[in-house]
This record gives sequence, structure tokens and C-alpha cells, in this order.
Amino acid sequence: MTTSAPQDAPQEDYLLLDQQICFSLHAASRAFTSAYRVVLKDLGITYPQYLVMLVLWEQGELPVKKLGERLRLDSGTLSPLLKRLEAAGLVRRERSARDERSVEVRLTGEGTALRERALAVPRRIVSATSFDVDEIRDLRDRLNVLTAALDEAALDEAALED
Amino acid sequence: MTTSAPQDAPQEDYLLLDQQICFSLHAASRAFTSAYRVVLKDLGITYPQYLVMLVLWEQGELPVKKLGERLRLDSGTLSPLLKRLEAAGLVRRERSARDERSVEVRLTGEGTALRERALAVPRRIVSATSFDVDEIRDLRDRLNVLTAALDEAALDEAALED
DNA sequence: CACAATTCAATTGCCCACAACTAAATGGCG
DNA sequence: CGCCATTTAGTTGTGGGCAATTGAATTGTG
Repeated sequence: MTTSAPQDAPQEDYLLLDQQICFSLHAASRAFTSAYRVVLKDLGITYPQYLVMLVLWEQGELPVKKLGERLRLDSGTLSPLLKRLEAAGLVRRERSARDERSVEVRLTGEGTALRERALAVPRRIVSATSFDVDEIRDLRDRLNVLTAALDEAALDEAALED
Repeated sequence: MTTSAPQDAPQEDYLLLDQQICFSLHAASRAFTSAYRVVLKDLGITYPQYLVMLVLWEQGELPVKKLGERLRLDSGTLSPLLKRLEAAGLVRRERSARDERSVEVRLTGEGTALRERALAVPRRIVSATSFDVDEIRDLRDRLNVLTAALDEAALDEAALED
């Protein structure tokens, strides 16, 4: 696999391409976040907080663990974020009675009500992208493939450390 | 433009689509960053620091201002990051003699030398994505279009605040 | 039952992103 | 020349992301 490079010539070019792709993804992600920041300011929540609310609006309630799996975020990110959502009155956090290790995150009435106002968000974002729905879906699919491949590669890497 | 919705029925669907696309982009960006984190650990730099080094390897030296324009980062991000690169011995920062407001960022010998080791990075990342070069280029182009559209929409928004 | 391994959330510490503000230097303009 | 708007970095404060660690609860196993 890692014999010395099959083609050594374009290694310089790869560094340039790398500069372009990693910059592009990073910049796109930040531009996207920035667009949401503007739109979400009315709702008083941030972009990552919005992601959490989207899951809760769909699921109603679920433990921190499940939330982390859905969003690929760990407790180091979620714990303080959920505290802020709780301080804002949008969710409650309660230790599960059945398993005291687990913390259930539940929407409050206020949190549920916020969904109505959030319905206007996607349209504003979509229009800001100048993409149509099919293009967005296609981009989403590509990104999911990319993420899955990167995750798998990360697992392989981890497996090598034995 | 913003008359009441041309089609009200699928507003719920939009919220679902939004959940998917914003999650996908966010997750892809983090998966990408994570892949770089693994590869860059050998070089002792982080992903945003690598972005800075890529620009410096191409340009040799340039003021903080120009660096920020290239990377779309402001001084609040760059100042501490550049201090860390300086502490690591990879760059020097010097007030410009001609314009004392400006700070020139220059590669040190060590910083220049690091490029040799960085040449191995892109190939490892590309192989982790399981995409071929054309697919990567295409994705990069789409992301650039997306970013440009979002930036323009942000400008329009700002223009409305008069 | 008792003890060890595992699971789960929280905390700590470091880095990045960005808004808002500060301070210093520059360039124009009366 | 003297003053003011602009430009440029830096600082501060808030929020996120993540690795590493902690502590409590649970599960598994002898």
C-alpha cells in the first residue's frame, strides 16, 4: 500500500489542490454557519443549538447519549450547550429514573413553541444559497459519502494501532 | 419576493431537508478537520495552522491583513494563531518598516523546511476520502459557488440595514 | 455477593471563530 | 500644520469542538 509513491511528479500539485479543497470546505462551512447566525439571531439561538433543536423537534425527547450519536458530538460539547439551552428555557435536563447515569433532554413548552418560528428558517437559507432543492440534495449526498469515507478511514487508522 | 409563501404545504419538509443539509455540511467539515488532525499531528500543527502555512509556502511572506483576506479570517482568529506558530518557531512576525500598522508574517527556516514533510499530507487525505481527484475538484467548485452565493446574500442583507 | 470492567455525563484545558472594542499609525483635508 | 476619518493588529468575551480525565451508576463475572 504505502510503497514509495506510484507517481512522484505531481506531488507539488497535490499540495496546491489540497490548499484549494480544504480551504473551500472550511470556508463553505463557515459561510453557512454565518448565514444561519444571521437568520437565527431572531430566535435567540446559535447554529449548533439549532441543530440540537431540530433533533428534539423531531424526537421530542432523548438522552444526551443519543443526541450525541445523531449529531456526532460528545459530552464535552453537548453538556455546556444544553446548559445554555436550559438557561434559555427551551429544554429541561433530568436524570433518567431507570438509569441514573443517563440524562434525558426534553423540550419545554417554550422550546416546542419555538418550532413555529423556526419554520421560516430553511426557506431563507435555501434562497441565500441560490441552489435549488435538487442541487442541495445532491450536495448533501456527496458530503455524506465524504463523511462516511473519512470515518471509515479513521477507523482503519485506529485499527492499525494494535 | 417575500410575499406569503408560493407553496405552503412543504414547509414541514423544508425543515427536515434543512436538518439534513446543515447537519451534512457541519459533519463533513468536522470529519475533514478530524482527518487532518490525525495526519497533521506528526507535523505538530493544527488544521487552521496548516491552512496558514499553505498560504505562506505559496507566498513566502505577507502581512496579516492579506493572510486574513486569503483565508477569510479576522485578526481575532489570526493574532493568537500566529503567536502560536511563532512560539513553535515556524514563522516570525515583524512590524512593517514602511507602515507600522502592518505586521509581516515570514517563514523561518524551520517553517520552510516543514513543507517537505507536508508534501505527504494531501495524498493521505485524498486516499481517506475515497474520492478521485476529479470528484474532489468538482466538490471544491460547488462549495466555492455555495460560499460565493452565501457571501452575496449576506451583503444584500447588510445593504438592507440602511 | 463482591469486585472489575464498562457506560454515561460532566469537567478541564486547549484551540478556533467571531463580534465588539481598543490603540496606534496613516492619510487627507481644511 | 493640526485635526479627523480610516486602516491595521491586538484584546476581550462568548460559544463550539474535542481529547483526556473524573466520578457515579450499571453490568458482568467469578
